[in-house]
Amino acid sequence: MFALVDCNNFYASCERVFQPALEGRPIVVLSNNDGCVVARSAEAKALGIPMGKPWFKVAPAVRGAGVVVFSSNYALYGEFSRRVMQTLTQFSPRLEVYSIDECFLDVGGHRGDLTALGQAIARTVRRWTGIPVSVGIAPTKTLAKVANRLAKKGQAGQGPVCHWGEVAAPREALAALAVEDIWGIAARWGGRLRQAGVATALALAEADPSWLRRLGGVVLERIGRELAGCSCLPLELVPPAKKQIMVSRSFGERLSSLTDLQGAVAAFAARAGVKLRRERLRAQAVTVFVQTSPFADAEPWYANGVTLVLERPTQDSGRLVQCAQEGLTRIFRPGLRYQKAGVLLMDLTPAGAEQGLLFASQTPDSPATMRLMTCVDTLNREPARRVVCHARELVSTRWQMRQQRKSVNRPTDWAHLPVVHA
DNA sequence: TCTGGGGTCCTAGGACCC
DNA sequence: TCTGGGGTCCTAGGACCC
Repeated sequence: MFALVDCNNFYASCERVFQPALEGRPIVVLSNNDGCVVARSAEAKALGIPMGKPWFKVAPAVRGAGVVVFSSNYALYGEFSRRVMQTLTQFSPRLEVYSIDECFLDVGGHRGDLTALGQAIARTVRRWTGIPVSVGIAPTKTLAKVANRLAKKGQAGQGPVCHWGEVAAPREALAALAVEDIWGIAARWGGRLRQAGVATALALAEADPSWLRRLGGVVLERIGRELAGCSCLPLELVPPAKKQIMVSRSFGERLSSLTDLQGAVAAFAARAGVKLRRERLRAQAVTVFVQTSPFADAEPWYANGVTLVLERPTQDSGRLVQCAQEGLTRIFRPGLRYQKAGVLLMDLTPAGAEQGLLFASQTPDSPATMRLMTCVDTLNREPARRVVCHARELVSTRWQMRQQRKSVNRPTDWAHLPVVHA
């Protein structure tokens, strides 16, 4: 049995924990650069604010409704995510952290009422972290997703918990679920399935698995079987090693000069290096890409990227910054207003293993370099603190994002720790 | 004025191996 | 009449997730 624990309106709920006055008020959280709506409180959903739409297009329609707007604060959400997942380990040692706000638990070993267990989970997470969650319990991951959806809608009648085994009319529940609302099926596949006469989760659950495989490959067949109660997607207890690491950002303002882009790309490469070392990996290929705005109809559209392959894999931010700069000079075209750039690390290998080379011209990362990286990472460890950086990162910081409504980090920043008066 | 970031998996097809 | 069988590696493209 799987339990899917999903935080309700996660980013909005995080913002509310230290500002209880926001309880009951509509909250939206915007994407990086204060662009699109990426999270909404229940009150904001009730106002009809859509997900994923640019805020500047949405805002006029809800002016005067008292909507509280936040820039996204990933240091804060990451900390709350860590606390929620830590709390969940109380209830099962076998868990898969599926995303920043979702976790699958193996509750197969639980003796006793699973609905009561779900309620204990929701109660404890709320009390220990301040975050409200919903719990769906079922014999497959896909059905746990369905059950979680019912729990969120309060259709199970058990508060924020739905145990699939106790749903009074499971066939009717599946028949009421549109095919594109199933986990793993989005607009494209939804359209194709509808054309083939499959419009609901019930129809998919009852379809012939071999027919599903011919139509949509092994992925679709698994979804069908999972909906029918046959578990095909196991719990991933050990997170698999990353295959690529990306750092990319839209700029706070359009940039035209090579110098401004150099500053941005250096900062992205250095940030990617930090992530690389945290994962104990090395990279052998570095891609850098730039693009102009896809929305500026009056301007020429330009998007380009280039990949540089190293002779030996590296963990050295200096090498990564250097590579990214070299790539940038190859794809930079003057006279354009760039909107976004990014650095992608690929061909990742574990830091401990070294493939020898017979005719090597480059040297591997030296012990001195690695000590330097460790030292720099330690100095910069505090979130959003940058004590030491590459000079290239300082040639320009004009790329930095708009974040006009970012909250402070009460749980992780000494300067903003809440004070309790007795 | 303004439009996110970071990932994964699967398949088909080409090239190549013995 | 009948034209092998079994495999790997790589890449591009499509689709999906939160």
